[in-house]
Amino acid sequence: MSSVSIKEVAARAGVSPGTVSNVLNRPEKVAESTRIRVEEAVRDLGFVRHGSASSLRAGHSRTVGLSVIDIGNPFFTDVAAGVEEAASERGYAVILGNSSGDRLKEERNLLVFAEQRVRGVLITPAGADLAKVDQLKDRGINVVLVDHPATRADQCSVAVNDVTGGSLAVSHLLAAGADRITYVTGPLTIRQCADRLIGAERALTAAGHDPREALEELPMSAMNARSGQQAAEKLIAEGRLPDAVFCANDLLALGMLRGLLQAGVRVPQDLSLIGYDDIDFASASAVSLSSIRQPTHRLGRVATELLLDECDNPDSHAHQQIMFQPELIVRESTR
Amino acid sequence: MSSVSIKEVAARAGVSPGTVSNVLNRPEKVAESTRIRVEEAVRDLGFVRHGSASSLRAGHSRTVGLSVIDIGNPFFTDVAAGVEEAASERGYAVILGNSSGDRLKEERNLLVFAEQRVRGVLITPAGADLAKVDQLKDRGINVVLVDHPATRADQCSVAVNDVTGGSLAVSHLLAAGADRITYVTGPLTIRQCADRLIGAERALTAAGHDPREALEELPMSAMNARSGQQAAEKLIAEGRLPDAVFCANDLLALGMLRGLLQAGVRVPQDLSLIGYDDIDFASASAVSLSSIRQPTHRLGRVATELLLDECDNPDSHAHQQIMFQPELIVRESTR
DNA sequence: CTCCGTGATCAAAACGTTTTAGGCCTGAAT
DNA sequence: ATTCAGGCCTAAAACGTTTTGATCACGGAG
Repeated sequence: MSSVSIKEVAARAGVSPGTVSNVLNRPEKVAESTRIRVEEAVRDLGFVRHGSASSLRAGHSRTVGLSVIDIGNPFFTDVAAGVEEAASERGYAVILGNSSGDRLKEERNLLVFAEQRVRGVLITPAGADLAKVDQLKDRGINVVLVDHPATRADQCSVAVNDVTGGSLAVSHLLAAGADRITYVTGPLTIRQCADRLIGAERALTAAGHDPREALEELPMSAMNARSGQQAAEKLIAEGRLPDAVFCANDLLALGMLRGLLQAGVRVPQDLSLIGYDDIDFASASAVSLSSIRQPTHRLGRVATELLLDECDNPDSHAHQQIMFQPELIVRESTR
Repeated sequence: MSSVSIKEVAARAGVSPGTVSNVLNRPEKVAESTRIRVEEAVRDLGFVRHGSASSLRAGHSRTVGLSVIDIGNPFFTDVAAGVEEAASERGYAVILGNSSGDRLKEERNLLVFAEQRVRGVLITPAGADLAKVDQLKDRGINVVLVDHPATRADQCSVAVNDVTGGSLAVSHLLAAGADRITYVTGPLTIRQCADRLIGAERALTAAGHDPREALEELPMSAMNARSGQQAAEKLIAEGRLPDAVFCANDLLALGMLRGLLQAGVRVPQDLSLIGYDDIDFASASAVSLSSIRQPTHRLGRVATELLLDECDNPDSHAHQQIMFQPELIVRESTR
């Protein structure tokens, strides 16, 4: 209740409200003696700036919106942690929206962001359709795409090369002696899944294999551990185990691993297994999981820095489409 | 840039700004014909309410602050997902703060929340000292404690009974035939760790054992998989393996499991193992992990509902200290 | 025919800050 | 002496809503 306003601070320090505002926002503009007096008043009264009033008048807030597809997935959690860290360092607050892969929910998130007049939006789009995102852009709200390459030149994006990642994984499996590989994936409408497939095919071709023969796709509807185990059961039931399995993410791979071990299939002796994302649990599973590591935390951090640079230096800002490279992590499951 | 204000909407609909505001906030107060006219204008102009202006005048915003200890821990992620879900259903935005267990960072989060004039705060306190929280309360910002019992009667809290959880785990281990049990935990200054220990001791006493003999504590500095593995290595190196191990969370347990299996210790034949939290990965590990399940998602959801009820119905609201009960989940690691 | 109640709308004030244009000094340059 | 510049500060307007009290038109009751 006891909301102390800038006026009361001004009164106690014997200056005008404008001067208090100056102390708060450009302290160098005000004489040292009065600055100290004002700062004391602020402390004594326990004044905290009213963000709404501030952003109403100033025309922009100190918040950014973050919309992710699934906050329960460690990949996105790490991204979110990076965002929160970078934003908080600069005094920005993060408004979190979880779309659960639902376009409608994503749209609602963007509306909330618009109402809050966020300074900018970070988004991992839930689909390939970026119309809503363009709309934000036209409204003057800066947007940085996360884990999705930008479609327009006047926009920043931060992503990891999934084609390279797919190649790394499959090249490694080939080097380990595999001939027949199964790619366990989510829906191929998901860009990441599709790109990793392309990379896989390229690696096969480069090694002199025919992808149509050497690679089998096994798409599951979800990308969690349960689906991975179901995929394992299916492979085993049909009696056509490949030499190696490449899973589109680590959750699938962990489920696959469990399904295989339960059926008595030894990893890696009978079958090599590699995942994607290198989540923490990949190294903690009984047979530690080879995987493709992505700089997740960094993804969130760099995206945030790009966004805030765009907001603070609209003139000097150069739009960038950053593409990180993934990294192969070899562990027991492919040895 | 194209910021459409309520005035322009009013002009186009041929009414006063006040009427537009009424259409937005209490549509029942305005005649149907004009309401429709205004709604059309809103749609045509693409008007979105300016949240800052709104909350400046109305005195409260439509945001809640959420400060968690470690957004990377699946436990907190689930809680956050529950919060986001419940808040978003009611049109509230969630401002996320990650304290990383750091008191200073937590304090900074609370300051940001105060600046944003959030409607209320949900917090899993990073320590036992709730002074800063009380301070918020005195400022008129409602607070609900998450996973921490309230210390004052005029405050809501939502937690899970950790004493019961500790008892459940240890009773189960005893029933499985264990005599000597090791409790692998984080720092015992963490309330959750300490409470689970109390529960463990109670279960032992109730079964006629002397806790000082039957139970050994092994506190680690961190509560992640790495620490769990280190704990396993320590037990093995010292050559004093117990009959059963109770880990204070699943991350520790997964690391422990890996360390044991690598050393050739069979689970559960040689040693029973139980974790805490029942994170998704507990069931996906090679030897699926028995655990104590907590209603995490629900924790976040109920906390949010409590908070928003307190905000919207300050008079009729009854403060509640809700204590959920945990649940024993038996899997392979204790069979 | 007047009075009053009711429902719908409006005009204007208020919320707490930032920003703009200017005012008042002091001291230096003319 | 006068002017000028620069440093410091102030008064007041503005941001886009919500809310309050007032106004107005319309019927129905007296």
